[in-house]
Amino acid sequence: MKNQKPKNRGGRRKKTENDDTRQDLLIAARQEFASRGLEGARVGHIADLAGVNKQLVYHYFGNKEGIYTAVLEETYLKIREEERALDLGGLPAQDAMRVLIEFSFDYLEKNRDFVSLVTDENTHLGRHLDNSEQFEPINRPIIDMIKETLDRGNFREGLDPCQVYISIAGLSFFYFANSHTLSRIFGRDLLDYVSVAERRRHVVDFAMSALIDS
Amino acid sequence: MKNQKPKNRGGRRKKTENDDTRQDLLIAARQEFASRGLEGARVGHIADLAGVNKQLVYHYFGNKEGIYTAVLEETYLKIREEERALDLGGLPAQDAMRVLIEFSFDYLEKNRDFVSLVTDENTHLGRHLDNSEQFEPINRPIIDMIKETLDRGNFREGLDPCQVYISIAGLSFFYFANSHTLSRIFGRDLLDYVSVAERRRHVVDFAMSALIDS
Amino acid sequence: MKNQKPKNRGGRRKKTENDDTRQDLLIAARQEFASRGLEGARVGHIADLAGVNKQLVYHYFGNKEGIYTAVLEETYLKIREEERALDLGGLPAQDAMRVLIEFSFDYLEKNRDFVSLVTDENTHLGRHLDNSEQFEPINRPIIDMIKETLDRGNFREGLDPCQVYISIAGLSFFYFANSHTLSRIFGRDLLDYVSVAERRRHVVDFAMSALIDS
Amino acid sequence: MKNQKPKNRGGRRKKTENDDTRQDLLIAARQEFASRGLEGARVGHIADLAGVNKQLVYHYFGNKEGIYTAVLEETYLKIREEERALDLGGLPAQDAMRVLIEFSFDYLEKNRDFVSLVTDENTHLGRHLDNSEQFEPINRPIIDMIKETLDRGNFREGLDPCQVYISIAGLSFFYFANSHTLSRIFGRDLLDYVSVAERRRHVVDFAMSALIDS
DNA sequence: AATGAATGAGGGTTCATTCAT
DNA sequence: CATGAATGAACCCTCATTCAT
Repeated sequence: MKNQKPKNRGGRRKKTENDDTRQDLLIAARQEFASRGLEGARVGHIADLAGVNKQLVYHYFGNKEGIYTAVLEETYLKIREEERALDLGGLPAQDAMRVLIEFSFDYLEKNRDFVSLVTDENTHLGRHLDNSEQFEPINRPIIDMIKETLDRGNFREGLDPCQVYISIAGLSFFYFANSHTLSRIFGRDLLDYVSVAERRRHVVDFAMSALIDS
Repeated sequence: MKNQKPKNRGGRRKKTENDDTRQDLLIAARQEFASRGLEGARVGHIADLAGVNKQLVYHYFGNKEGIYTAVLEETYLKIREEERALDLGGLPAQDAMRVLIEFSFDYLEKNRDFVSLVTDENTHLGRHLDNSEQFEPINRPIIDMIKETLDRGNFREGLDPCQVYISIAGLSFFYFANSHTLSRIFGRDLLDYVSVAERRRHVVDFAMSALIDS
Repeated sequence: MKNQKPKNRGGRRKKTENDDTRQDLLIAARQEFASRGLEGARVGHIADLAGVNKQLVYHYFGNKEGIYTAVLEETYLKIREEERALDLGGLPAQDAMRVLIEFSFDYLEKNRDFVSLVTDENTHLGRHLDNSEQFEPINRPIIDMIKETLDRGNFREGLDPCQVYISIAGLSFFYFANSHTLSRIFGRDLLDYVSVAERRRHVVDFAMSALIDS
Repeated sequence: MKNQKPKNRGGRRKKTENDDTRQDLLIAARQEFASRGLEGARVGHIADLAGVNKQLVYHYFGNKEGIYTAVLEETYLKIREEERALDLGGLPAQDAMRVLIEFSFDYLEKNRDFVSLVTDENTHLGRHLDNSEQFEPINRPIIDMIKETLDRGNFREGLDPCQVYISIAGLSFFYFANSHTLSRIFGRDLLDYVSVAERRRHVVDFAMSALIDS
C-alpha cells in the first residue's frame, strides 16, 4: 500500500533528482486526475503512483488544486506544441484543413487524458484555468491557423474561424468524452478499433462537406 | 441549524405526500449532481435542498448511487419524451432535419443539467446506466427518426444515422459542456445571449451543409 | 486506544442519552483543554475521555473551537453561580469583603481548571469569548457586589470597584497560574498544603490591609 | 516562495555572522513563542521571521524545545539585569519599595513578551525551566532586595519577602496576562493608555497601603 | 554554515451510512 | 413516514525533524 521506491533511477546526477520527482508527480497526477476527476482523485494515490512520499505533493505544488492546475497547464502546453508542428501553411488549403481535422481526431484518440482533464475542468467552471495567466496566449495560434487556411482556400462564405474550431473539435471530442453513454445508446462499444476508424472517416467527411464550398 | 421545513404542503392525502417527498428529493438531487458531480455531491445537501431529513434518501433510494441512477434514468426519459413530441414525419425531410438539429441545440441550452449529468456519468464510465435495464430501448426512437428522415430526403450518400446523430449532438453538446474552457480560449463569455445565438446559427448551417447533397 | 463504551449508563430513559453525551463531552473537554490548551488538546482525546465516538464532537459542537467556546461559557457560568450564592449583603461590610477575598482564593484553589482555561483563552486574545453574547452580563453582579460592599463599609477613599476586583483576583490567580515558575524561583513547591495555606493567609491580610481605612 | 534573505549583512567576519544568525533566531523565536505559545509556534515561522533556513534552528538549538528553553532563559536573564540596575539600597526604604512596585508594573507593560512567555511556560508546568541549571540563582537577588528593604523600613509586621514579591508581581502580571478576558468583563479596553495609567496608580497605592505600617 | 528535499506521524474534519426510536 | 444520534473510514494537510549535499 505504501510506496517509497528508493528513487535515483538510472543514476542521474543528483541535481536532477528534484525535477525528476516533480515530473513523476505530474505524470502520476495526470493519470489520477484523468481517471477520477478532481474530487475523486486521491493525493495518496498520486504519491503512490509516483513512488514518492505523499507530502512531496505539498512540497512541490502546495495543495491538491495546485498540482491539478499544474497538470492542466502542462496539458494545454503539450497540445499547442503538437499543433504548431503541423505546419499547415505548406499545404494546399483544403489539404491543410483535412490534416487539421484528422489531427483533432487523432490527438484525442491517443490522448484520452486530455479529454478527461478538460471535461473535468469544465465541471469546475474553468476555475483553475482562470488562475493561470499563461493560458490565453497559448491557444491563439490554432485560431490563426484556421483563419489563414479558410482565407486562402475555396471554402463556404462567412465561416467564423472560432465556430469552425469548435465544430471540428466538437465532432471528435464529444465522441470520446461521451463514448460510454453513446455505446450504451447504440448497444455496441464505440471504442473498439473498427468503430473508431469508422467515426474518423465520418468526421472528416462531415466536416469537409460542411466547410467546402460546392 | 439545518433546514427541514415541515413538509405536508396543502394537506394532501398520505399516499401523495410520499411521492412528493420522493419527487422533491429527485429534483434536489438533479441539481446537486448536475452542479457537483457524483463525488462532489453531498447527500446532506440533497436532503437540505429537498427540505427533508437525510435519512429519507436512504429510505427511498438505498444509497447515494441509487439516487444518482434514478436521476439519470429520469433525465433520459425526459429528453426522449420531448423528442417523440417532435413529430418529424409530418415535415418535408430537410425541414425535419433542420428541426431536429435546432431541437438538439435548444434542448441542451435550456437543460444544462442534462449536459452536466451525462458528462458526469461518462466520467464514471457509464457504470450507472449499465445497471439500468430500461435504458437502451429509450433511445431507439431517435435513431429511427434520423434514419427515416435521411432515407426520404435528398441527403448525401452513405450517411450512417448513428454517426449523424453523434455529429448533430456533438456540435451542440461540446459547446455547452466545454463552455468554460472555450470561453477562456477565446477570451469572451460563450454563454452570453449573443454568443449562444451565433453558435446556434453556425451549428444549423454547418450540419445542414454537411448533410445535404449538393 | 479507541473508546466506545456502550453508553446508556444507569438505564436512564433514552431521551436523556443525548444530553448525557453532550455533557460527557463537555466534561472531558474541560479537562483536556485545561491541561493542554486549545492547540495542545486533541479532539480524539476528548472523545476517548468521554467514552464516545470522535465525530460526536462535530455533531454537537461543530468543531474544536466550538466545544472550546462551550467549555469557556460553562466555566464562567459556574463561577458566577457560586458568587451569587455568597450573599454578602447579609454580612457586615468588612466581613463581607474578607469572605469575598477568601472565596476568590478558595475557588481558584479548588478549580485549577478555571485558572488554566482563562489563561489559555487570554493567550488567544479572548477571541472565543468575544463570540459569546451572553458573556458580559454574566459578570456584572460581582462588580456590583464589590461596589456595594465598599460603599457601606469603612474602606479607604476613592477605591474603584473594578480595580479592587482585579487586585483581589490577581493576588490569588497569579499564584496558581504561575505556581510552577514561582516554585522554581523559590526552590520549593508552592502547591503543597502548607504553602497554599500560608499564601491564603497572606492574601487575606494583604488585601484587607490595602482596603481598610486606618 | 518562502523568504530567506541572503544574510551576510555588512560583510562581517565569519565568526560574528554565526552569532548574528543565532541571535536573529532567538529574537524571532521570542516573538513567535510569545504570540503563539509552544504548541502554536511554528519552527518554519521562526526561521522565516529570522530570514534564515529552517534547518538552522536545529543546527543551533537541537529542536523546538531547545530554542524555546533558550528564549526562556534569556528572558529571565534580561529582567534580572534590569532589576539589578535598580539600586534600591541608595533610597529610603519606602521610596525603594515604591520604585520596585513601579518597576514591576512598568517592566511588564513594556515587555508583554515576558508575560506571554512566562504564562506559556507555566501551562507546561515549568518543565523547560526545570532543565535549566542556571535558573534558580538568577532570581535570588530580587528576593534579597525585598527582604533588605522590608527590614530597614517602617513596614507592617511579619511580612514574608516571598509573599510580598508574589503579591507585587501578581497585581501587575494578572492585569496584563488576563487583559483580554478582563476587558470583556468590564466592557472596555484595559490596554488603552488611560486604563493602563489608572491601573498603575491603583497598583502602587494598593500595594503601598498593604505594606506600610500605619 | 547553510540549504532544499524528503519523511512519518498524526490532527482536524467530512461524509456516507446505520441504529434506534 | 420520519428523525436525531452514532459510527468508521478516509482524506487533505501540517509539522517537526532528518537526509544529503
